[in-house]
Amino acid sequence: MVKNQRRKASKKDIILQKAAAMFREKGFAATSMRDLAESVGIEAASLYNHIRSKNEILEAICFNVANRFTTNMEGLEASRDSSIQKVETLLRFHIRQMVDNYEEVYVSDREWKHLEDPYLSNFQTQRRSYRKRFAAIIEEGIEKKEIKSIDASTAVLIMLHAISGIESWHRSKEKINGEELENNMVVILTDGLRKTV
Amino acid sequence: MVKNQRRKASKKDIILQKAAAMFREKGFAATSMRDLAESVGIEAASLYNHIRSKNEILEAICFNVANRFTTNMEGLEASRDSSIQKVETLLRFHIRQMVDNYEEVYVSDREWKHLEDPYLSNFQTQRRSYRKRFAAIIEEGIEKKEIKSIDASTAVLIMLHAISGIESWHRSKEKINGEELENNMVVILTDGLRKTV
DNA sequence: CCTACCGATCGGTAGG
DNA sequence: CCTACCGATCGGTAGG
Repeated sequence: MVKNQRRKASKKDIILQKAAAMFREKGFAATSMRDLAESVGIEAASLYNHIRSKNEILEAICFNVANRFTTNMEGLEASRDSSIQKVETLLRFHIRQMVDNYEEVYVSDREWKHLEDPYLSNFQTQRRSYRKRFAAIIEEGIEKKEIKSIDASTAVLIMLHAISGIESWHRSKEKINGEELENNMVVILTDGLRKTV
Repeated sequence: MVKNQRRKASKKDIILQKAAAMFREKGFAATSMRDLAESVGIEAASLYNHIRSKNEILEAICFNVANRFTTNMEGLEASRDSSIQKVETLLRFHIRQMVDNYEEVYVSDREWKHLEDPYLSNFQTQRRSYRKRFAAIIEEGIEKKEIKSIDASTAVLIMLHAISGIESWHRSKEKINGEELENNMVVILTDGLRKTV
């Protein structure tokens, strides 16, 4: 789950993983290094043998996630699918990331404002660029008459935020399974609620 | 904006308003009472002549917002509109709240986890109940064949989170106006992206 | 990886 | 509404 490479999870990986879980539950600012150390099973001072600072942990989480999405976007842009298909593929990728790795994805989504410069501005730039590329795909679809003539940035805003709401699905007791969730979300976002006869 | 009653904004109102702005920008935990005092224009100790604690401020913000939404829901449930119309009315209410009073609405949405019991559990109960009532409207629409047969809780999740994303619209430079935003969101959420011929 | 400890800052109070 | 101050806790370091 944490690393899909051959080598086993290092202590640093464990720290990042536990940190993502705690930052998600309590928020970055409200999580102390002593809280984190306890969940890892060592003393607070010992954390600093693996990481340089509390902020470095947040940087690692945010950029890991951001790079994963950027890489996926590059692959998608190279494909020959129709625009609406590209949107659906993107949607499913986001949903699956949020279902499977929700802790780090959620932290990257919600806690990035606690980054410090230059990381903060780098992250914001990367994020803005990603959204523009997403919007460009939608605009392409509008030109090709595959997609309704709506404001592309508003559509991106809706989709990205709707997906980050999957966090609350993880919290709920009576939850439908991940595959059903994915299919329902795709239907609602691409075809809407209203029943057309 | 803050109070639409006859009396002018009290110092406490000003504190709540400034607090909402700061909690939104920096988060509840990362905002210190000294930060807040400075933005109000008094010393930190003087805040305590108007409020009892930092947490009391958050409670006031969260329950103000929650009660406003609950009241609106009661009016809506009493109406004779069709289900899909009810959903649209609800959507427009949420969007307008988020466009006009985004600071407190956003804080109520994102920072409630810093509430302490018994406020925390009261808030969660009220929130859960609201979502159930929203889902019930959608389910009613499905039965009446006005709405596609989708999972109602997933639809609620999408709509509420999409709307809370309006926060990022406030941040963006080249933004379409509020009315356009509202109409675009309603179209995308009720009719979807795909162009149907 | 631990013990011991640092300066800074936190939310909040006393007393006027 | 302010000055002065409190105990607690924070992120982080020294030294072993």
